[in-house]
Amino acid sequence: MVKALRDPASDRFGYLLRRASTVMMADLGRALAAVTLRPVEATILILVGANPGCTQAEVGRTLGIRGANMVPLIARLIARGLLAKSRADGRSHGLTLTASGQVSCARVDAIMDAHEARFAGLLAAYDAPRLRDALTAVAAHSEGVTTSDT
Amino acid sequence: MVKALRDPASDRFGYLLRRASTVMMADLGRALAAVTLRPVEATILILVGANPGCTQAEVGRTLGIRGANMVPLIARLIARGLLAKSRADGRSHGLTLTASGQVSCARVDAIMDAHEARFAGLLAAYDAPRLRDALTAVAAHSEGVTTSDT
DNA sequence: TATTGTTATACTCTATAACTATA
DNA sequence: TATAGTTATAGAGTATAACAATA
Repeated sequence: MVKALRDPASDRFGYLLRRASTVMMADLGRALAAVTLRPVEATILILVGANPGCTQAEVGRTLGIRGANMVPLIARLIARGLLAKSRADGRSHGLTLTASGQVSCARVDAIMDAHEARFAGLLAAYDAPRLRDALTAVAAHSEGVTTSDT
Repeated sequence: MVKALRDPASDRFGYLLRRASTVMMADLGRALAAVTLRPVEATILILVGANPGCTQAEVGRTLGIRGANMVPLIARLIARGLLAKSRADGRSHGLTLTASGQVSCARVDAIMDAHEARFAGLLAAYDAPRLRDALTAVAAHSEGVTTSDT
């Protein structure tokens, strides 16, 4: 028999955000297993696809990933033949999707559409557009609240 | 000069959830540094405070933390004198807050209130109760979507 | 046979520090 | 001096496998 505890944290907005995020990321992770990509890798493909020639530093800034952590991420996508680097600047490289990368990118896009659709039903009852606005506001609040970063 | 990339992921609900969650968890983490506790540890204190005598397996199930990962978590809180174990079952132990743990728990509660208040302004414009309901629905959706767990 | 608690382990994610080359 | 890319490394968080004691 499983006893259910009283959970005061379930009233907390931050806690709910984290739990909801975990559930959706887990679902996306399972869906992306079909193309052997993790959520971060899939997001990078989408981003490079939408911004051909962008640098890996730009990708990192957009997704909130440090330069040091971008290195193995990009290296792996290049090793798998999905991404290509071309000298841009002497110190920076322009990133583009390979032909194979474009195929993967299209598949990722379809997988993400299906993923979002699985949750759309839940959100329809709660004014999805306003929900999106609220989350965007919270996500954008980082600068205002952050004290450690420079 | 910083170039801004077009970010198709910013339209995705799951992506927004993850970013918003990261922002709030970072803020909570900074706030909890005042009591030298991480968000997980603080949540465990709150949970044990609300459910005196509960077992560590029950805490783990409630918070979605595996038994193997609960061990060092609980051990650390006991080592710091915030939590106490008392034999309950022969194989399970009842968890309770120590006097010191109760003090920390009260401080954690105040810190979390202030943390939520910092974001309340953003959420007030978006019907906070409905937002809470929507996130609860998504978080509770885990069973319906999950295929790997048993 | 199932559950609690535990040990050991491994992988991912994220973070800092320090370095090279270039602007 | 600042930025791009890199290397090495360390700390969380989370996952599995396997085990002992108990129900």
